[in-house]
Amino acid sequence: MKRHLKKINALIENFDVETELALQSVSKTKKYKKGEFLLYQGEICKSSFWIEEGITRKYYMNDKKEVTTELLFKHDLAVAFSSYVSNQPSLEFIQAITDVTVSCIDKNSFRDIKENHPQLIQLDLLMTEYYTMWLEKRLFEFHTLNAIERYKLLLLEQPDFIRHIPLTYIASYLVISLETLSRVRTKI
Amino acid sequence: MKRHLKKINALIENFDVETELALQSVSKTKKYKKGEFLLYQGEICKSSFWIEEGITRKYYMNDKKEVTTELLFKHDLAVAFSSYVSNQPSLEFIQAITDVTVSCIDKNSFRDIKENHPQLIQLDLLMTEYYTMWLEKRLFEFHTLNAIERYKLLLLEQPDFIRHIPLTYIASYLVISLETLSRVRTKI
DNA sequence: TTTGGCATTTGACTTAAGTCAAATAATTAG
DNA sequence: CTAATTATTTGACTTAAGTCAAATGCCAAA
Repeated sequence: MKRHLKKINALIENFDVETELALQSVSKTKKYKKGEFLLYQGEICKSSFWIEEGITRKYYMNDKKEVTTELLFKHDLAVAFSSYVSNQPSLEFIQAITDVTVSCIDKNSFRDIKENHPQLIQLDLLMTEYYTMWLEKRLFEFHTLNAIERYKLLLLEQPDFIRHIPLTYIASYLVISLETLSRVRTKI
Repeated sequence: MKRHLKKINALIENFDVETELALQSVSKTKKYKKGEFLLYQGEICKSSFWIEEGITRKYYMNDKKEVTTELLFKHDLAVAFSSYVSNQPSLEFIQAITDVTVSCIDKNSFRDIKENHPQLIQLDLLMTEYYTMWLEKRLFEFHTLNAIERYKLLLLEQPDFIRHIPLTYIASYLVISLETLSRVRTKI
């Protein structure tokens, strides 16, 4: 997966000037305060958000409880994928958990400029592939690791998460209760 | 997601003759007996399998237990996605659970013919998007539904699964023990 | 520096689902 | 058709993680 990320970065760095400009022409910088929403549940996701600064999360409500599906940092792309692709209302919220600056890329405009910029078609496919592999990995981990192991793996692979994100969100990302997370942390 | 499947079918039905021929030129029909493997864990997945007839499953081993990740029927595409995309050894087996006929599409050849057949680029993206949405849905269901609810949903959405697939595989697809599945079934 | 509001931890108890073992039922091969 | 396998069910017990409630710690604003 690291290899795949490198491919994506290489592609972006080698963008033609016109591709770069086209992309800028459909992006606009937006800022959100901590706690504000980039996308609400029920809304159709009509743009993707390239994080320039800060942290966001995707989550949905189950009963009264939140499940955090993704935590996104600088240079990650925040999208409610299924909603974006299928034009259906999103099950997920996208929320700023710190003050955030994003490049907001309009979906339809992006589709249009892809026509004349094959590198963007490439980018689209590579990013979708990356997200898909990440989903496969996440699903795999839920089915092979228990609470302690999932937390340990997170510590190992995403040490910045624990440094910058409140435990409530960490717990809901690992899909364990806050109390269990607290107990897990004493056992590491 | 149904809408997306229709898009895929529409695209395939409207393939240019040359695209159709190019695709055939990189495909070859293969047959597998019940129980045989289309792909072994540890192998790199270098082709995708379009199911023409029969049923296959993808699964991996966890401790001594199998987790079935996908059940594939006629006109589904069987691929070990992460392995296929990243050229890494597959964690998953792909196995025929009935006698099976597939169109085996060589990955590198497919990549090559995409160059001259934009419809195949389209197809590639659409199918990846579909699989990604399916993964999101599956992950969502594991985190919001308990064993009974997951089984009921399967009955509703995939009644053919229960008709054609041994309960061992159904259980391992729902990621519950065979005993729990048996108990769930008395409670429907 | 105090207070009110979060964030985190700890304790006691519950529960969904797993495990292990044994009993039936259903297929398949001879 | 009958034996032998294989698939499914049932029972008794265990366990990981959840729930609810209370205690403690930690800031941040007045």
